[in-house]
Order: sequence, then C-alpha cells, then structure tokens
Amino acid sequence: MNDDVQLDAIDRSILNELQRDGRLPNQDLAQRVHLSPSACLRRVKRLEESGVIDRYVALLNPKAVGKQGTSYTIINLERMTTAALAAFEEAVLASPDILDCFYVAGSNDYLIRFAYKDAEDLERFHTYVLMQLPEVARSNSMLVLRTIKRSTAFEL
Amino acid sequence: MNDDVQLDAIDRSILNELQRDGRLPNQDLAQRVHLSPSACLRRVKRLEESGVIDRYVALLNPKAVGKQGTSYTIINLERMTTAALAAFEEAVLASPDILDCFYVAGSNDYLIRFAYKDAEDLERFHTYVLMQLPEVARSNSMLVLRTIKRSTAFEL
DNA sequence: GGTGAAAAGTTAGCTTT
DNA sequence: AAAGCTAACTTTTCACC
Repeated sequence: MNDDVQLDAIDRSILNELQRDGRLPNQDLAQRVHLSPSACLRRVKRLEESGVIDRYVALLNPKAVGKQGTSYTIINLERMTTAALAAFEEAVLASPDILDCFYVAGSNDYLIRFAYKDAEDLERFHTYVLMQLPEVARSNSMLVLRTIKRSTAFEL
Repeated sequence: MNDDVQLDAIDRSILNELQRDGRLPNQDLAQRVHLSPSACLRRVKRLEESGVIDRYVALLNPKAVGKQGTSYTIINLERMTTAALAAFEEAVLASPDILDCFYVAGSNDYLIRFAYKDAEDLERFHTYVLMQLPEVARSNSMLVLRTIKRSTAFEL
C-alpha cells in the first residue's frame, strides 16, 4: 500500500470510470481511455496491486433491503481514559447496524452513522447508545430527512 | 425500483457476497451460495433489474489519490426560505470536494462530508462555506482523527 | 503500448425437478 | 416456478512483438 503512486491523466480517467462503474468491462474501459485492452488491463492491475483501488463493492438500494433511513449521532464520552475508549469502540464494532464510526476533533468525540429499519429500530438504537454503550455522557442525533448529494467517488 | 422485492436466504447470501466483493465472478459466487452458475446469474440479474442492487463501484484509497483526510461540518442557514435552500444546495452540488450533503432534523440543518488534500485545502473549504455559500449562519466542523469503522454494506 | 490466441467467465436455450 | 445442463459467445489474460 504505497501512498505515493504517480498517476497520469490516463490513470485518472480509468479511476473516474471505475468509481462510477466498478464492473465496466475492460474492453469498454480501454476504449473510453483510448488504450488497447491489454495496456488498459495492465494499468488497472497496477492500480489494484499498489492499493490505489482498494476494492470493488455492490451498493444496494437501502429501501429495497428494508432500511427506511439513516441517522448521524454525535456522542460525548464521560471519561476519556484508554479503557473507556477501548470498551466503547468494541461495543460499536459489535453492533452491525452502526455503519460508520469516527473519532473526531472538536468539542465532540464520536460521530456514528446508523441505518434503521423503522421508528422502533431507531428508538432501540438510541436506548442502546445511551444505556448500553459504556461511558456515554451526551448524544445528539441528526436524522437524515433529505439527501442533497451522496458520493463514494473522489474528484481526480 | 420496486421497494418491496421479497428476498429469500439465498438472495441475502448473494447480496452479502457482492457487498463485500462487487467483482466476484459469477461462478465463484454460485459456488458460495450453493447454486449452479446459471441459476445464480438469474438471481443476480433479477436483483439488479429490480433495483435492489443499485450499482457497482470501485472504492479508492483516499491517501493514494492525495486526500489527507475527511471532515464533517454542520451548517445552520440564516433564513430557511425556499430560495435560500435552493441557492445553498446548488452551491453544494457545484463543489466537487463536497462528497455528501444531507438535510437533517434537529436544531441543525445541513451535514456535509468533505475530503481535503492538505491543511490549506481544508482552510479554503472553511472560507468557502462561511463566505461563499449563501445564508450560512453558523458552522461547526469535525475533523476525522481516526476511523473506528467504515462500511458501505448493510447487514442482511 | 499493441497483437493475437488460449483460458476463463458469461449467457441463453432446453431439460428436469 | 425455479434449478441444472450444455454449448455458443464474450471477456480476460498473457506471451510475444
């Protein structure tokens, strides 16, 4: 995982295409970036092996798999001891509906993204956060009401 | 985009595998879910066509494409008029480094995810948010210091 | 970086359960 | 109605230019 791979204009074109469509056939990709299939594949393999391309995933429609919505919650811990952080993070990793968790700078401490099936599920999460997670002092939940923009792709 | 497709245990296995590896060859996938390749492919196509699978993407290593980090910013708008919201959202859509933007419930209004190249880039973003975006009253930035968990996959 | 042929994977028609 | 078999077709891969 070298973080300093040099990318030229063609590499960036390849990455832009694959960020949009991870299953674009190599032959189509080659055509779009004006290379022969073999030259194109060599570049893609190099991008995969150097870790520029981390992985390929299928993105699901949340509603179609029974997820009504998403919420973001900011959580303050009571005590910031090493043991308290470790216990909190272990609990977060064990909860499958917590999609993301970041330790953030600022007055607040953790930011969690959570996908819920219904109102009951959301309430269960709140109870869990406030009661079951160790050392939680305050939490501030933000329900996503509307998505203006959502992207997995970086601008290159 | 039917939101009420019935998924059986095999469909859920398929989705779990493809959420982890969007480029898993159909033959390998078939083996993992104990189906013949043709039966497996029929199910994958059905999941794609019914919109359960939204799309396939390549995920890049942020560092490898020159992104040092991510920040989340909560933004309050001065006036919540239709025109103010539209102007703000238009500006957000026009900024390529704003990855996500959600309108959220609670005392705050918008939550933005931003990927930055370096400290300068981050400062440029803050100046942009506070000075250039229309009607911004207050903003509260949270720099991601550490990622405990990050997932694009739903628990099925 | 390109060419072309072998290997691998995809897909569709038909049969079976 | 859904799964398996088979064979044609497409795509990937790789030695060589």
